[in-house]
Amino acid sequence: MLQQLPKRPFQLPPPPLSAVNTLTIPPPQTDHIFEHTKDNKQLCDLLLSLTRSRSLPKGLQLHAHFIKSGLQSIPLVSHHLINFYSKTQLPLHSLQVFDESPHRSATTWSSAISSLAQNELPLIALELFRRMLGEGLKADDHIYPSVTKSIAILGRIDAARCVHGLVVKTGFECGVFVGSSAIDMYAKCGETRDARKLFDEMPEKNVVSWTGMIAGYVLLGEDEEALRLFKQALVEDLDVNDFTFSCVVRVCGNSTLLELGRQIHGLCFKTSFDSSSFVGTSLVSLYSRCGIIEGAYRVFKEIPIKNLGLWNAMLIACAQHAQTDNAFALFEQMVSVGVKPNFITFLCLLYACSHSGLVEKGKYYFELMKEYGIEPGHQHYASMVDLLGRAGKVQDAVLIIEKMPIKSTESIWAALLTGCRIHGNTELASFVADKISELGNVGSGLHVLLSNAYAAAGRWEEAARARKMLRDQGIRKETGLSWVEDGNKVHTFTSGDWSHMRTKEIYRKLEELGEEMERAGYVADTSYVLKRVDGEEKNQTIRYHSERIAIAFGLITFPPERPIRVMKNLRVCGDCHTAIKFMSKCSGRVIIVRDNNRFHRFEDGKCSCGDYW
DNA sequence: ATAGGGTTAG
Repeated sequence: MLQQLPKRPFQLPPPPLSAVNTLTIPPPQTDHIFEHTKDNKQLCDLLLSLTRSRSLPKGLQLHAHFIKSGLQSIPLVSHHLINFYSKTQLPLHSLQVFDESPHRSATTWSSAISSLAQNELPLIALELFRRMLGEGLKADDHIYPSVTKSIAILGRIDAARCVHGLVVKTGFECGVFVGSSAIDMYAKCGETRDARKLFDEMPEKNVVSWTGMIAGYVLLGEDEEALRLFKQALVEDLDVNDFTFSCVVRVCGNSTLLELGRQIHGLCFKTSFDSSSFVGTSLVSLYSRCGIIEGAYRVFKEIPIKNLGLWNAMLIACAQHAQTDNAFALFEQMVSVGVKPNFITFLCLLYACSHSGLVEKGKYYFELMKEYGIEPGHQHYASMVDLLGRAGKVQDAVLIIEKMPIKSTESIWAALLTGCRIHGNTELASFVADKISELGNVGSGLHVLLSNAYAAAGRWEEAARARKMLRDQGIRKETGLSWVEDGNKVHTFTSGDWSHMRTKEIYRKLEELGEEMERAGYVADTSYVLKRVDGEEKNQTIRYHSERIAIAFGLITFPPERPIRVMKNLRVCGDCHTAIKFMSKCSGRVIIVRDNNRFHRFEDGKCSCGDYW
């Protein structure tokens, strides 16, 4: 491990001293009831209970009393005061108590560093840590977790290795506390391999170590490793907790592994972790992402104490499934039970409006944000531009961009271009594209949109140039994939895929259904193919888009009453959308397609999105 | 005394 350390120790930027200087001192008045209590121990106990109940006003009064009576200089008292301000989220007060305390014990240092780390002031925490080492003091296994947490917040791998080296030198690396927090630190710095090495080397591990490792894998998208480790924990009959479940259910949600997710839901039920709001949040998201909105509602209703995240997850679920009115009702409900909405809540609402074309409602929520003291971020502006653009009010969208106080981002431009594309506003699209091109430094996602915008306007040279830039950056347009789950197996298809075992049957089904669809009035619309290809070729490309193959597979595999759930990584093209409506009508099946941002539930020739997507 | 928390966008 030591060899991996960087040659030079990392340098930290100075802490924001200005923040330290603006400290507010505890109020001058003490409560007279403290005067009657002579016993220091009793006062300390009182402070402890105030810490537990986070009663800030009383604590401030008690602090003032300690100052007045000169008790603050007792190490135990200052230690408790530092902890009190840590829990009441006033880390700079902690720091001040620390600075004023004349006799500092190891616990004084430790609690001060912890307070800063817990309250998101990692740089000041690390500065204090450095001061401590500078004074010749030795760090111990109580201090390291706070130090590693600070580095985890910063995500600095160089600092992580440096501190790890220090830990190794002092011989604390194998302890459960230091080890577990170092695992978390490495994962947050993007290094699961270092984390795993540490994990494997620990002689003793607990729930936090295991969960930390699993969560690390999830964080960095190494889903299979996460599931493998989780399985190992189950096989070895080790402790798992709500956080562990929340992590693995999230993995299932990310990859829409419905069957596995259901099994794990069963385990949550057995261990009664299913009533945890964190697990509930992951479960709601799982069922929603797998197209089962009813399941999401069921889980949501069963959670006794609903936190903000759970409400948000349910709101997103409603938005994704075009249950807009439910989303609005949920919002009213959450406000009425006293849950304070945050910026994500409003993103969900705007997202819901955008999916139903509710411009006025969207404007209303956009304004409402400010009443809750939330400044709209670039995501909210992107959402508004998306909403207006989709609803055909592209000019209003441009106005929003011109008037907003922040710099436009890629997502905002992308939303505008999408609006232009949907409404065939090729002129504005190519104008916007020029503007974006001038800005330079365009990300991969935008190049695709730029190229499409130019192509739609017939500006083939610019379109080609945008494509070339994509290639030069080594980025290729994401391959369109569709997948269907059958039991514990996932079948994935690309466009024109011939690799599946049952390919022949699949294409026979497509041919057969195609004829029936044409008799029912389906006409292929090839205008969605932007590449310059011949008519017949266009027709072929579009007929075998991956989602159609996946649906055909579902048709020949699943029993008639079972809805066919298809997941897709890209947007459904207009022609496929029409085609799938006919497919649902001609086959009498329910077909649910999740594209890259929402759900389409096709039934009897109609789609739940109401053709607005 | 000390370690871990989700959700959204083209």
